[in-house]
Formats: sequence, structure tokens, C-alpha cells
Amino acid sequence: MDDKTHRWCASRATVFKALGHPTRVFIVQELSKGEECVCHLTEKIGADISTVSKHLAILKSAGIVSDDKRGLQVFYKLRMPCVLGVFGCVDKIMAEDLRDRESLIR
Amino acid sequence: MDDKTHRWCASRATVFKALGHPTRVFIVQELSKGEECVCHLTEKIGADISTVSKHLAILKSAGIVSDDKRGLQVFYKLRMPCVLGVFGCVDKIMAEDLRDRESLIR
DNA sequence: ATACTATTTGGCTGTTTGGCAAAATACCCT
DNA sequence: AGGGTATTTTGCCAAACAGCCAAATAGTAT
Repeated sequence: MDDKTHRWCASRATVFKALGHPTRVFIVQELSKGEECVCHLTEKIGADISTVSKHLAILKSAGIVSDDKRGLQVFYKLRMPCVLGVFGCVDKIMAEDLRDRESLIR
Repeated sequence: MDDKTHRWCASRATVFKALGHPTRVFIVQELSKGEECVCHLTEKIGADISTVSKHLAILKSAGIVSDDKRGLQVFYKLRMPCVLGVFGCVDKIMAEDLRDRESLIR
């Protein structure tokens, strides 16, 4: 793999890596309904707020979400709605896996 | 986050995690052109064959590729073509980031 | 300025990942 | 069976990650 290709693949991989954690998948899912403040997300997730903040920072640096400080609170929102289409494909993969497992039983 | 939601998010995250490595992104890209044997992929990647084999195992267990042993060789192929659409979204995110960085300069 | 609240950052620990090399496995051929 | 090739598995080490706590920062209100 030449250097240029490697950098390209690495950039893409960064986005996927950002989505590669249950909490971060959950955050994206929640944000698909509209923007949320960190405190609200933290409640729903049920982890330490510092942990949630770090997850958000990862999503942000991958370009998946953007933040907006208003008063004391910071609101995060989805920056690229196409991520939801991505979920559609991932769900298809998961469904296919399920079918494979079932066909082993039959 | 309740237990059921967590399992759901974790399944999705597994697929993303599988795509979260430059080498594995490259493999998916290559396989989009058609099936390939491990040896051929290894050549293109330029890493130890055992390393490539592990990457393929990760993609396979995530349901992204499937394998087919024919004689001595094992051929891998994309199982869900929609992954390429996913790349389209990721590329959009990357392009957006680039624009943001440029807008800082202006 | 002080007190208070929301969020981020730094530091620590245990866990996971990625890579190579060596050994094991699987298949073919004679 | 024995030799050769393609691939996977195992063992090991260094680097990266995830989580919590405590400390730092930023904004608001008195």
C-alpha cells in the first residue's frame, strides 16, 4: 500500500473508529432526534460525565458531531445526517448474520 | 441506557470497530472490485501474512466479508455491498472537515 | 469577588489492540 | 506416507483505549 493510499484509508478508519463504541453509537442515535446538552446525554447513558465528555470529543474530532456552547451548557448535534444511512447498512449486516445463524439450526 | 439498548449499540459498534483500521478499510476497498485470495491481499498491503489473516478474521466475524476455501487458497469477498455507500458518507464527512479547515484560513 | 453549575482536562489503572515470528493446521501432489 | 504451499493460531510485547476520580476551566448569578 503506497503512502497516499495509507493516509486516505487512515482518515476513513478514524471515522469508523469513532463510531466503534457502544456509547458513541448510542449518542449518535440520540442526536439523530435533535441536539442535546452533555448533561442530558449523561443522564441517559448513565456513566460519569467526564467519560461522556470524552466520547463526545472523539465524535467531534472525527467530524461526526459539532458543538455549540450556550450559557453554561454545551449542545451537541449530528453534523452529517448520512450517518443514519450508514446505520441502515450496519443493521442489514447484523440481520444477515442472524439469518446465517438460524440457517445452521434448520 | 437499558440493557437491551446497550446490546444493540454494542452489535452496531462491533461492525464499526471492524472498519476502524486503515488496513481493513483498504481490504474492503480492494474487495469491492471482486474477490481476492489472502496471498494477493497480503502482497498489496505489504504486511506479514499472519497480520493480514487476523484483519480478515475480524472483518469476517463482523459479517462484512465471507470466505471461500478453494484448494490451498482462501478467497475473501464483500458480503454486503452497501458498505461502499457507507464509504460515500464517510468521504463526505472528510470533505466537510477539509472545508472547515479551509474556512479557518479565509 | 464569591459561590455555584456545566463541562473539559489530566492522571491513574486495567483492558484491548496490532504487529511479528514461530508453531500448528489444511490441502495438494507424487 | 512425505514434502511443499497457503493460511490460521499462539505467544509475546508495546502502544492505544476506556473508565473513574480529582483538578481545572468557563459561564452565570448574587
